[in-house]
Amino acid sequence: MSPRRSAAHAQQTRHLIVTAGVDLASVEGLDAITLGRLAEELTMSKSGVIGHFGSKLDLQLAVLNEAVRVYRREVIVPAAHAAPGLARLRKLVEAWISHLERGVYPGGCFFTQVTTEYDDRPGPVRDVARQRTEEWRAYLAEQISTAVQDGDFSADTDVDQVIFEATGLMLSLNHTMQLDLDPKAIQHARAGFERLIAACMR
Amino acid sequence: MSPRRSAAHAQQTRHLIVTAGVDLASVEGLDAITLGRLAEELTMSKSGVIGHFGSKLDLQLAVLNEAVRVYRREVIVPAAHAAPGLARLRKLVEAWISHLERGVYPGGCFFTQVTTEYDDRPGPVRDVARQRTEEWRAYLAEQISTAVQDGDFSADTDVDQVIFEATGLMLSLNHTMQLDLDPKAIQHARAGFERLIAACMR
DNA sequence: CCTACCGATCGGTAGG
DNA sequence: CCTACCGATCGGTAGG
Repeated sequence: MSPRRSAAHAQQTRHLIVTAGVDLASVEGLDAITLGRLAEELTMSKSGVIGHFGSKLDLQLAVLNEAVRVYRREVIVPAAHAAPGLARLRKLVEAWISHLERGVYPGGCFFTQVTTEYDDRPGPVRDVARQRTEEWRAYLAEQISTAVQDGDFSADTDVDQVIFEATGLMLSLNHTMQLDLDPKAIQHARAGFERLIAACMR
Repeated sequence: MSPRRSAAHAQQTRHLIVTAGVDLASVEGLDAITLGRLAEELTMSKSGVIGHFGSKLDLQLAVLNEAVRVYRREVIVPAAHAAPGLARLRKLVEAWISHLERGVYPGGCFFTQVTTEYDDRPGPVRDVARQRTEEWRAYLAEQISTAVQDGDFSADTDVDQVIFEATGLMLSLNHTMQLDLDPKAIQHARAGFERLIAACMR
């Protein structure tokens, strides 16, 4: 039980808490995270949970940051080997659809859940969620702009329009899957992206 | 203070509670509705609030039903005078965009908020929200099918694909407005619908 | 990491 | 519609 091992163990415990928080928040929202529920799930005390963070807000922010880390690993990284521009855009779309299909977050798209929950609640959670969303949009914009520069997309492509519609296809897929509204949702999403990309190419 | 007047007054109070609940739920979700908050806002006692409903669940369902009534008044009715088919579809889209612009619900699209909140929580709230969503989709499907029968839309129009993409445009508009991501969101939504409808016409 | 505890708030009830 | 109350749970702290 050297100090080094204790510190490592503490960090491991912290990671267990944060990971459980991501799963819980993706299903019921960041507000549904309570010290008591996490403590019970991890068979530890409430003070053992909160001790790693200081306050519930800091716990919520740690959960949000962990969700971002998962998103990078599951959506950004798998597409990173593709060349910037149209190729990477296609890979990002596929990785995004795949992360929903694979149930990376048990409650569907984590950021839809949290941004919908906090879009009208000013504070650090809203600020961070909004900032991460902007970064994702900027990353998509980069790929689209590069596709225009490469001549893959038409020179008069409206980048913001493409982002708006692509976001809609992602939101609709999550919404339709979460509510079990249409078993063909995945096909509709793919068809929508194909049409959107095809429209940019001519 | 005849019984008749008392009953009318009670109904009026009940309506005040439910209306306050719709506003609160559109912003913070149906779960954020608490007897204490509504009681304080309406300067009455908690028991005075719950007395009209019996349980919090019944209050939540009453709030959800009132939100549906508002939706009918603000989106369905304004488009009902248009002929079924393409004309009514256009009016529904305009009325939907308009209800967001006018801030009919202070927290944006009420049903996005509640379906996102409850899509993973089995129970009456999820069931009712899902059922109302299905009804809305069926109503859209009617207009699209009629447009096909009228010859306004191509015979090979995929009705479910159109609903999927139209839902995406609505979700994206709400999302983008709620997070102040792009001041041109309304234009993007209109352009998206124009493109979607144009694609069905040829 | 724990136990033991704090004040606040939750949904709901009793009795009027 | 009210006051007065119930047990449960909330976030958080003290002290170890």
